[in-house]
Amino acid sequence: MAFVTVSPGGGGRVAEPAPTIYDVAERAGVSIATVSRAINALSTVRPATRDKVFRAMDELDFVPNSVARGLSIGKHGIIGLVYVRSAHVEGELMVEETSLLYTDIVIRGAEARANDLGYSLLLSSTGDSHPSDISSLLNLTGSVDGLILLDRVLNDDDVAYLARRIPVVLLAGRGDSPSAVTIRVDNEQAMRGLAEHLIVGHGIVRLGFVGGAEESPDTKAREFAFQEAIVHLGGTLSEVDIVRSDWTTAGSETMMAARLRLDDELPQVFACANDQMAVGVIFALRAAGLRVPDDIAVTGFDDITLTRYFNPPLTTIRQSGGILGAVAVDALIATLNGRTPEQRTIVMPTELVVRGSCGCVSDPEDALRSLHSPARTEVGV
Amino acid sequence: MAFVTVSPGGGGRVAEPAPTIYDVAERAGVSIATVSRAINALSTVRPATRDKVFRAMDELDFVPNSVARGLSIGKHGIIGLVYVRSAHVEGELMVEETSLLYTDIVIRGAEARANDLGYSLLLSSTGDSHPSDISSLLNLTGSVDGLILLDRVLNDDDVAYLARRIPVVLLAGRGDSPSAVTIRVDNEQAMRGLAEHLIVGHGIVRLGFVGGAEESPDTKAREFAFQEAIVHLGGTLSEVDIVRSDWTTAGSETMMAARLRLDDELPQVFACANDQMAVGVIFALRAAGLRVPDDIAVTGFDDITLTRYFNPPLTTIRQSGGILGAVAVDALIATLNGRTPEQRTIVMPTELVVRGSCGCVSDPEDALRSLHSPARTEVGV
DNA sequence: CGCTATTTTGTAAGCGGTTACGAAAGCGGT
DNA sequence: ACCGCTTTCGTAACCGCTTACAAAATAGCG
Repeated sequence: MAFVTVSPGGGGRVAEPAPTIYDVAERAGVSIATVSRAINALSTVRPATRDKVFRAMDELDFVPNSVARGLSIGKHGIIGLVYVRSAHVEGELMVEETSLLYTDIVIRGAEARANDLGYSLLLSSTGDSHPSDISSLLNLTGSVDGLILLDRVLNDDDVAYLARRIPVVLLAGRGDSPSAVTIRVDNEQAMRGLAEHLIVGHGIVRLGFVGGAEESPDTKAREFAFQEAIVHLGGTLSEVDIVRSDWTTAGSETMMAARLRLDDELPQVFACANDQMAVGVIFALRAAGLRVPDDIAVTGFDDITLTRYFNPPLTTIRQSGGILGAVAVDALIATLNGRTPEQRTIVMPTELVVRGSCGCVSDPEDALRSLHSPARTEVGV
Repeated sequence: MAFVTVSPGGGGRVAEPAPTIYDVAERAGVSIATVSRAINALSTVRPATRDKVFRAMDELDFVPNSVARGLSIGKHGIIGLVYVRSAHVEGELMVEETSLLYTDIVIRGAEARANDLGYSLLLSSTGDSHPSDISSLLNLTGSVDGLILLDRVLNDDDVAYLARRIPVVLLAGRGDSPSAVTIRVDNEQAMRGLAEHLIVGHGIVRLGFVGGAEESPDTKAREFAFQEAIVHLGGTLSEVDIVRSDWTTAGSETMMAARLRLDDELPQVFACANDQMAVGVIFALRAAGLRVPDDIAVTGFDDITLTRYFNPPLTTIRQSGGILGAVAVDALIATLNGRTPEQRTIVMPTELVVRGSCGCVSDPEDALRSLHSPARTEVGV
């Protein structure tokens, strides 16, 4: 990275040392204990001295050092959020994934909520290559009050180990972890509803599925639930129609192209485990001369904003990543405050939103209209 | 938020107190100073005692407390990234923006780079409502080694004030801040190149512009540069064709609809300050019965992955948010190490990528093909 | 005004590390 | 075995703040 060239030597203005509580105490003519009490409005401080302290404080532009405070009281007001950053192969080399993903929404939601509650979010990512690097997580235990683990960051044993050290909340995990509270979305309800819509509503019998990163609990859960619902409803999902991708548009486009090269008969629909992949799938299908949804339907998952504007508008399953993140923060902070969440695993609802890509709304005019009227939704059984 | 119901009372397993350096010292039969030295491989420690220490360490599952270490040496290995989270008005009420935005890419790039360099990223957002809340930022100074400020977080004076306390890097700022290093993208080159392509290449004479959040330096810079390039090339950009939106698809759709209600003649193109807005604009245009690009062209900015797959594929300006974030981290860390970046403001290049929405590639087959061959690009003058 | 009961404030010991300084141990050479 | 030098290790102070405990100041009351 040659963008930042630096000149050595300690040029530049040195940051002047921040005033400490000692400076304030001296200037106000009181002891540091009194200053501390004044700041925290804890013990009673006589109004007169409190004023002296405050005056000294803003004469010095004093701002208390939160780390020192954290060390002393054992709380830092910081919660850590750990995710795995995916990379995908492009040509010869690994390329860090740079497209916008659902993870980002979750992070944003978590951050906003944490912020509102007076906490900060410390981000930490694990490379795709070495997922279970627990030692690096242990390093965080000193600086954060609790940890939110996204998706498949750690295996059960490691989670258990970690949870003995520090409160942990699992996000989008497999669910039902014995050692930590889990927040996840209702993949079962979602896929069941979707399968029903496709099989009962559209009369489709042969279905396909496109999954995200293979180790992801969400991928597994969605595939499994879909499969189950399908057999229950009398449809089929054959192995050749289960395509495994990596959550990205480019990835699923490639994978779908590979699937198309096989000469097995195609299913009537491909349900994708997220919206970005659905887009890639649609493109691969089109490139092969198929029309969506006329020849084959495609559905997504997440309901990210942009795919609503797609052509055809994407039929998908809405979940709110922002809320998911916020709830995780809530659960974690509740735990920090000694109140344990009542359920060990919290399941967030989803909502099927039917648009054009499954064949429901084929008229473009309609599609346009459906954007502005409340989405036509069906809640799973 | 009723999702997390908690039961009071201190149930749940209490996290066992983490072992400290004292525990290790005792178990190894040495002093804490020796343990510390062994850990940091600083002063020479005799191999035999080093082994004793290490053995004690992993018998106890000891992991050094980074906060205590930070307090002692005055470095924390954490850099703060501050952004403003936008909200937009929807019906009656403010709604937290939940669509994926360029900011997310920047954050992810910064985090990845920081992580690679052994740092963590502390996220902190400022509500849209009170942008310049410097006191909350000052609170961070104790816990982070440096700060990256995104976009329009602070005004010049506050930045100067903050920079006296702690190293600061500005991202996508106005540029040329006297008090901090600035990393920004070359909006001038980008808009100049775009204007040239539209005016010279397409023979367009009447142009329009759709901006993001009004206070954003990026919005201002892009509008100004576009304007300037246009007059220089003999085109026109009238006030009525400058639409001010909020970076979001929904927002720009609304704003464009409002513009369409005016009966002023429309320009031949709307250049948007980001891709998401371009999508909204295209929809508003279509809803009014106009065809894009045949009746009117639309272009974006950023080149986010998804709009490549749009119909028509979006002509846009590529910039890499990930690299931007990474460079900011590099610059900040360089500063922390006493090496000052040579330039006070680092300008990242952009690249015009021509696709269908400006009318260059109208054949859908071509569009498809252009996805897979290297994008046809033009670098601005 | 003197004496206790109550507030308000100061002193000092942590929180978990790092590090300057000096003491102890190890070394080679006689 | 002893000396002087180097290496290794321990003692204690410090980073900036909180807080238990005790001392000082104030208030209340006869």
